[in-house]
Amino acid sequence: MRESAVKERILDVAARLFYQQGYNSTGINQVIDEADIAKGSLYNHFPSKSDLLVAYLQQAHERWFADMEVYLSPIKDPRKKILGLFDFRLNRQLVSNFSGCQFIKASAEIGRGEPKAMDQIKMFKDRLNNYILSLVKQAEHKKFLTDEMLTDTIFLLLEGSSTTGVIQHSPEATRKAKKIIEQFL
Amino acid sequence: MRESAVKERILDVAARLFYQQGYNSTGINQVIDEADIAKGSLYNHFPSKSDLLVAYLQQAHERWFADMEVYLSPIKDPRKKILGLFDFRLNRQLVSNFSGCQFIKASAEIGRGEPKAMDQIKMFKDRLNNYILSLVKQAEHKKFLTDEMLTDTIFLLLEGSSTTGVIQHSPEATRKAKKIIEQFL
DNA sequence: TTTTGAGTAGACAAGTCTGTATATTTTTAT
DNA sequence: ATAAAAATATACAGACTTGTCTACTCAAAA
Repeated sequence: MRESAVKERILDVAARLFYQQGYNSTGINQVIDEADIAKGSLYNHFPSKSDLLVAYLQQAHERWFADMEVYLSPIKDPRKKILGLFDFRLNRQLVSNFSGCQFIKASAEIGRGEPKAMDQIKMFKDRLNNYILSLVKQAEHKKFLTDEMLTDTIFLLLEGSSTTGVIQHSPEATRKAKKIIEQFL
Repeated sequence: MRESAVKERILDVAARLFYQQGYNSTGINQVIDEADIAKGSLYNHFPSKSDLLVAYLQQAHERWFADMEVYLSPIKDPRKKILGLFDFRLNRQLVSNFSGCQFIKASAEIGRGEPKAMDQIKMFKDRLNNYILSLVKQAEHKKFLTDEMLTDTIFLLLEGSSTTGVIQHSPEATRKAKKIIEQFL
C-alpha cells in the first residue's frame, strides 16, 4: 500500500517553494494553497513546519545522489566521472536558473536554530565528500596533490561554484572550476 | 557636522542582527528595541527595511576591505599576502563563531527579490576577485596554473571555505584550502 | 452495514510583521 | 531667545504567521 498521494504533493510543493523562495519566506498557507490540500492534512503528515523542512532536505539528498548516479553511470573512466561532476552541477544550475545549492541555501537561512535540519545538511556534504574521495582514489592523476588534497580541492571548487553561480547568475565559475581540475588529471 | 549617532546605532544593531539571525528573521521592532531608538527615527533614516539591508551590505563591504588591508599591510611578499588572506578568513570565522560570509548569507536569503542588495553583493565579490588577481600578478608562483586560473582557484577555495566552515562549524576547510594554495606558490 | 481513518473547509487564537500617524519633548542652529 | 529640526513614545492599520479545532464528506475495510 503506497504512501499517501497527499503527502507526496505536500512535499513536492514545499520543496519547490522552500528552494525558490526560501524557507522563511514560504508560509504554510501558501504550501496548502498550491498543493491544493487542507491544512489539517498537512499537520497530519508533518507535525510542524520544521519537520517539513527536514523532510524536504532528506528528499533532496536522496534525489541528488540518485540523479547524479544516473548522470555519471554511462561514464567509466574515473577521471571523466570527476569532470562529469562539474557538468552535472552545470546542468542543475541551468535548470534551476542559478538558484544555488539547496543545502547551502537552507544552512544560510536557518543558522543554528534548526539542529535536525543542520544535521541533514552536514550528512549530505559529508556523503558528497566521500563520494569524491572514492573517485579520486580510483582515478589516475598527476599526483601534484595528494588524493586527500585533490578531493578537498574538487569539493571546495564545487561549493565555490555554487555560491558564485548564484551571485553572478552565470555558469562561468563552474566552467572555470572544471578547467582547473582538468589540469590535475 | 558628523552623521547622526542614531543612524550609526541603527546600522550597527541591524548589521549584527541581520548577520547573526538573518534578514528575514529580524524584525524592525527588534532593531529599534536593541538600538534603543524610536521607530520614527528608523524610518526617518531608512525609508524601508530593504534600504536598511542595502546600507548594511555597503557598510560591511567597506569594513571588510578596510580590515583586510590593515591585516595584510605588515606583509610585504605578495605570496605571503595571498596566504594571509586565508588567515584573515580564519580569524573572522573564529570571531564570528562560523556564521559565514555576510554576502553569501544575504544572497541565499533574498534571492532575486532585492536587486539593489544583490548588486551590492556582486560588487563586493568582484572587488575581492580583482584584489586577488592583483596579488597573483605581483606574486612569483610556480605557473602550474595561469594567473587567471590561480586567481579563480583562490577565490573559489575561499568561497568554498566559507560555506563549509558554517556547515562543519570548524576551521578545517579553510586550513586545508590554505595548504592547497601553498602548493602553487 | 457499520465503523474507522483520511481528507476537506474554514474559523479561530495569539502573535508577528512592516509601515504610518500623531502628539510631545529634546536638541541644534540662528 | 526663538525657530526649525530631530528624536521620542505610542497607537494603529492591515496583512501575515503557525498551529489548533470543529464539523463534515467520502471511501474502504470489517
